[in-house]
Amino acid sequence: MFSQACKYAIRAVLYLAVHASEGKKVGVKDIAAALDVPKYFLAKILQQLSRNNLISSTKGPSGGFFLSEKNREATLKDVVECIDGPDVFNSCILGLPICSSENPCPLHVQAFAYREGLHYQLKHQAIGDLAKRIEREEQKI
Amino acid sequence: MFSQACKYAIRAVLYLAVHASEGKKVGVKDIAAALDVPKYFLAKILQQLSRNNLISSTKGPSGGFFLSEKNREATLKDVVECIDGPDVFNSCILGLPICSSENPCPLHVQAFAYREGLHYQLKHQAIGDLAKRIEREEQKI
DNA sequence: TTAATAAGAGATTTTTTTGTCTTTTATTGT
DNA sequence: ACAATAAAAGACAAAAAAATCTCTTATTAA
Repeated sequence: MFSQACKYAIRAVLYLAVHASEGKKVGVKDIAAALDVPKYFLAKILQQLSRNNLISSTKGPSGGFFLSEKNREATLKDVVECIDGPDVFNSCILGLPICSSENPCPLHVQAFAYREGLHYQLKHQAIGDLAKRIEREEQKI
Repeated sequence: MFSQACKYAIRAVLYLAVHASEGKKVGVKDIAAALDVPKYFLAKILQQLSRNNLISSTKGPSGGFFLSEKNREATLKDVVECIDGPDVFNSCILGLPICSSENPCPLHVQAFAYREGLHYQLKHQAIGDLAKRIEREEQKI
C-alpha cells in the first residue's frame, strides 16, 4: 500500500504531533532513534515534508522539527500524497488504466469500498486531533 | 498493496480462467499481448504459478498454459500469496512489528477493515466462479 | 526421427527504492 | 565575531524489484 518512505513519513509526523511543538523542537537523530528508522533516509523524508509545508523546522542550535498549529490542521492524506504521489487512493488495484466505477476491474468493488474507508479517515481527521487520540489511547507509533 | 508481479499474476490467471482450458491452451506471448504486459517477466511469473500448481502447462507445439478444473477451485488469495508471500494480508500498514488488534497502531482499525474486506473476497471466491462473473459482466482484465 | 515449437531454468541487465555520506547554509548562545 | 549546532542539499552506494536474454528440455506433428 504505502512505500517504506511513506510509512516513515506518517510515523514521523505523528511522532512530532505527539512529542514536539513550537517550543520543543526535535532533531532527526532523536526521531530516528525513537522510531527505530534509518537516520539519513528519514532526514530526506523530513526535508520533503518541510518543503511542502507539512512540517516545520529551524536550523541551528536548539533547532529541529516540529508541527505548527497550521501543520496540525493538515491530514495524513496530505502527508501520504506528498511522499507517494496523488494517485495512491485512486489507482486501480490491478494497475489497469481504464478501471473506474463505470468500467470496473474484477476487484474494483471490494478494493474501492474498503480503501475508501481508509482514505476517508486519513482525509477527514486533522493530524492534531489524531495525535490527541494517540495520547489518549496510548498507541505506539 | 500488490507488487507489479502480483498484479500481472492475478490478471494472467483470470485471463486463463476466461480464455483457456485443457483443450485450448494459450502461450505466454498471447497472454502478454492480450494483457499488454512484459513478455519475459510474465513468463517468470507463470513459471512460479505453475511450480505451485496454481496453473497448468504443457511444453511443445500446441502446448501452453491453461487452468485445470482443480486449478479453478483455487482462489486469488492463493495466487497472491504465491507471488507476494504469506504476509500481504497480515502485516501492519505502518510496518510496525508489534501492531495487532490488542496493540493497534493509529491506523490499524481502518487498515484492517480495508484489507480484511478484500482478503475475504479473494479467499472465498473460487477462480472458476470469478471467471464466470467476469464473462457475465464483460469486465476488462 | 527430426525440425519446429513452447515452457523451464539460469544468468544478466535495468530501473526503482532505500539507505548513507559529505558539504553547505542558517541560527544561536557565548 | 565566532564556535557549535542542526537542517538543507547534493552526490553516492546498496538492495530490491522489474524486465530481458540465452540456453535447455520436453513434446508434437510431419
